[in-house]
Amino acid sequence: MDDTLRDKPGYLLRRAASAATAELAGKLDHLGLRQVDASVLILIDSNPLSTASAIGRTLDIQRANMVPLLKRLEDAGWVERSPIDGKSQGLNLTPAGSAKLAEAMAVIESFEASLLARIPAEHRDHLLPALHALWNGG
Amino acid sequence: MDDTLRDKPGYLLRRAASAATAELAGKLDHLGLRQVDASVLILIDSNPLSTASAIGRTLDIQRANMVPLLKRLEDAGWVERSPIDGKSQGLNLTPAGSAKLAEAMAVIESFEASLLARIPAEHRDHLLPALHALWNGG
DNA sequence: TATTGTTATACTCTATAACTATA
DNA sequence: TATAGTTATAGAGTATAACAATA
Repeated sequence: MDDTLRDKPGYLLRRAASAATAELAGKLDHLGLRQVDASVLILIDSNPLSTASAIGRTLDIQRANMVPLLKRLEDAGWVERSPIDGKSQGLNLTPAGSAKLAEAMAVIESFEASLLARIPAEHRDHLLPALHALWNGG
Repeated sequence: MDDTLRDKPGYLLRRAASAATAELAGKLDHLGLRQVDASVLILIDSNPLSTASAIGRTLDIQRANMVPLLKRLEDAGWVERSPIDGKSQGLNLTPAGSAKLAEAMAVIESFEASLLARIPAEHRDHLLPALHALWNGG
C-alpha cells in the first residue's frame, strides 16, 4: 500500500501523537491512571489550591467534564477539596495523591526520555521548539 | 497557572497535534469532509482497487468502522466499488470523488504549508524526521 | 484456516445546555 | 454580570464480538 500520507506534517503529527499517547496510556494503566488523571495531578501539585475550573482551562477540559474526573480522583483518595469562598473550592493532593503522582512521574519521565531517545541526535533538540511553535502559532 | 506540562515532549506532541487537527477539521468542514474522509480519498486515489480492509489497515481503522465511513463516501457519490473476487471489493474514486479530492488537497496543502511556516526556520526541517522516528520507533 | 465484509453494540471522550449559588 | 460547580444528555470516535461467505 502506497502511503502518500507518510510525509504530510499534519498527518505525521497526528499519527506520532496517537502512537505516543497509546504507549503512555498503557504504562499509566498499571497505576490505575489515565493520562488526563496524571495531568490533573501534576497541575494540582504545582498549583495547590487552584480550582477545578482553572485546571480545566489550562488543560482544555470543559468544566462539566471536570466533575466526574475529579470525583474519580477524590474517590481514590488522591485529591481533596477545601472551600476557598462560598462558590470556589481549592484542590490539593492528599499524601496518597502525592505518592501516586511520584509513581506517575517516574513512569512519565522514563517515557519522555525514551521518546527523545528515538529521535536521531541531530534532530532531537529541534522537536520541542517546533512543537511549541505549532501549538501556539495556531 | 504554572503549566509544568508545557515542556514535556509527549504532552506538547499531543497538544500540537490536537490543535492542528482541530484547525484542519474546520477547513475541511466547508467541503463536507472530515479528516478521515480525506485520508481515505487520498489512499484510494493513490491505490486504486484496494480493499476497504487494506485501507483500514494503513490508517489504523477497524474493518467494522470502515463500513459506515465508506457508505458515507459512496452515498455522496465520491467512491464506487467493483468486485475483485467473490469476497473482496476494489475501491475507486468517481469523477466527482476526484474533483472533491482535488479541492481537499488544495486545502490540505495550504494548511500543511502554513503549519511549517509557523516553525522558526532553524527548526523547520527537523520536524518531519523527528516525527517519523517517533511514529516508527514505538 | 485466514480474510472480507457486515451487523450490532458498548465504551470512552467530548460538547452543549441549563440551573443554582456566589463573586 | 461573570464565574464556579453541577446535572443531564447528546454526539463523535473507537473497540469488540459474532456471523456468513469466500480465499
